Amino acid sequence: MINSRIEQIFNQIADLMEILGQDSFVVNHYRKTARTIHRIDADIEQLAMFGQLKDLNGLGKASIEKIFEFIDTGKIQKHQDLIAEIPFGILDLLKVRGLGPKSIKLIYEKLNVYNLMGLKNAIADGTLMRLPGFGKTKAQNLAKGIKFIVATQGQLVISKAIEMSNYIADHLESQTTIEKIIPAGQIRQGCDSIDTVSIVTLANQQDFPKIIQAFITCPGTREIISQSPADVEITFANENISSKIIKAQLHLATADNLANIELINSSTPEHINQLRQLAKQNNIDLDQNAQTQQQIYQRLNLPYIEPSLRQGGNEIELAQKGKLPKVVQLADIKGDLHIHSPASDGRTPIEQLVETAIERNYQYIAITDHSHSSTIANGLSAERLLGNIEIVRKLNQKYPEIAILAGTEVDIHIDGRLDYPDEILAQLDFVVASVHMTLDCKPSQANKHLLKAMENPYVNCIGHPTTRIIHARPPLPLDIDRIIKQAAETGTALEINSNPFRLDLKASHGRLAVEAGAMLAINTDAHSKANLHLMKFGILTAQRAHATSANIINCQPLETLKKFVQAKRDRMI
DNA sequence: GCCGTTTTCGGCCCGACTGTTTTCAGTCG
Repeated sequence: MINSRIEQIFNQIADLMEILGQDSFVVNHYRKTARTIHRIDADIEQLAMFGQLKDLNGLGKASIEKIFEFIDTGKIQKHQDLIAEIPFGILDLLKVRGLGPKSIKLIYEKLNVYNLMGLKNAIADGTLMRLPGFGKTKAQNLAKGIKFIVATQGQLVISKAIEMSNYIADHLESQTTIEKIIPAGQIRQGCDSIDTVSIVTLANQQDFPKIIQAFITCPGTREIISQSPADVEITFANENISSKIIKAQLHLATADNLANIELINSSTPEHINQLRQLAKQNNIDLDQNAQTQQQIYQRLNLPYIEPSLRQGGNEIELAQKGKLPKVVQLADIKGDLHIHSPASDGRTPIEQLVETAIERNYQYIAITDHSHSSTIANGLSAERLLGNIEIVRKLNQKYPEIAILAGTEVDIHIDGRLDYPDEILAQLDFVVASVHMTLDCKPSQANKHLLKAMENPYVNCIGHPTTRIIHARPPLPLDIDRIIKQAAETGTALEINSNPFRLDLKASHGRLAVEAGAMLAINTDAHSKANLHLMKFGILTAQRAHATSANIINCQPLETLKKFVQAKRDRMI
């Protein structure tokens, strides 16, 4: 779906026009159009094909033309023209947290600051603070923002990395004869942040030069970092997937050495080093060709270790002791406990969400719309929530094959108070509680409100506990051990949010939770039926956390889930 | 740039909250 890219371009047109001081009503219009596109549940390309774009309120002739222009050419000329009109570094400034178009216009015009380096200097020499609206605190926050961006340069979230990988794979397939293309590396390991896209191909040796040629001439290739007869590394970018430049590797295998090449390129170097040491101790040649990866582990007297576990930690030691966890699989998931409907900011009608869940063989789902403090997400008042509970109860009669649970994603206020009174929460089947506001707070405060929320007998799960957005927003400064302890003691699940931009809890925190005996929930936080399929990313994170299905509340049958909810109420009321 | 007409151009602006600054930019989903 190209929806999100078009939405992004319209927003960027608005930002750039604002920086250039153009008509604010037109600027506003582009933002409004971006929001309209955001709310579309269908593939915008399909709508365009069937002439249905004009039916959307707010999309006029000029916007529709631009959408068609993008479908035809992959870009929008007005957007290109605006980018050409300003220094390129301005686009980086737009990514700095706490810095918007108005401020950028000001620092560009008054200080001639047009990139991250310029801003950094203006902060350091104090000139920034002489501008109206810029104090010491703001300067410090901006400095932090710059640091964060620099630290995450050249890194993609896994879904974007997969798009890059698929793009390159499609190109290779169209240009050459390849038997098999296998995404490897950090994607295969399920990392949440990826700096190198790694592809393994199976082909005949005589086709290698042609495949390498196709790889290094793939549209988007920037530079060749290294090249040998069977391995190439390049830098690569594709503006329509991400504005970032990343590394991409190609590893060519024949049928003889495929398993070995796959293994080496789907593990951390630390894991491979540990395997090499073990091989050396036992006088085994790790690089001797094998039929399968299983066979390589077998030679070392080890059970098969999945790529998601090959992190270079203690997985080999666990494997030797026969204590390798039987990590959770997608098929173990019995339901999704964090889903938004159009009652708040979801895009897919409840019935279609239910039908998609049935297609996924789920036994239950929870409809968890925002509470009223999330005004921008059209959060539900207590009255509207009660109405929605009724709707959900009735829907259960229509769909006897699945249990539709009435829930909420209730906001946690800065003092730990929840957005609904207990009498309302008591009527729900499942309650997710999440922080959405006051994200820049002190460590003591961040901990306190989560700890207090977990004390509430009706709160069953903490949604996206650290609130991080990968590469865009740092996590809350939590004492994660204390949070996990509280979760275990109160019978509250901690969410692994499957959205690839969140993956929150992250794997290392998830592993701490598993070790402490806290329950996890792998949810999608879906805002559309398509989002229900993000579950696979949460699964990868849970695998990296060494979680088994026993650690995951939504891998349990409905009766166990109900007992989990009831047990907390019995204990704490 | 779109809407809704006074059918040729005027009016439009997600909204509550925060933090920094002293009136408004940035943030949240």
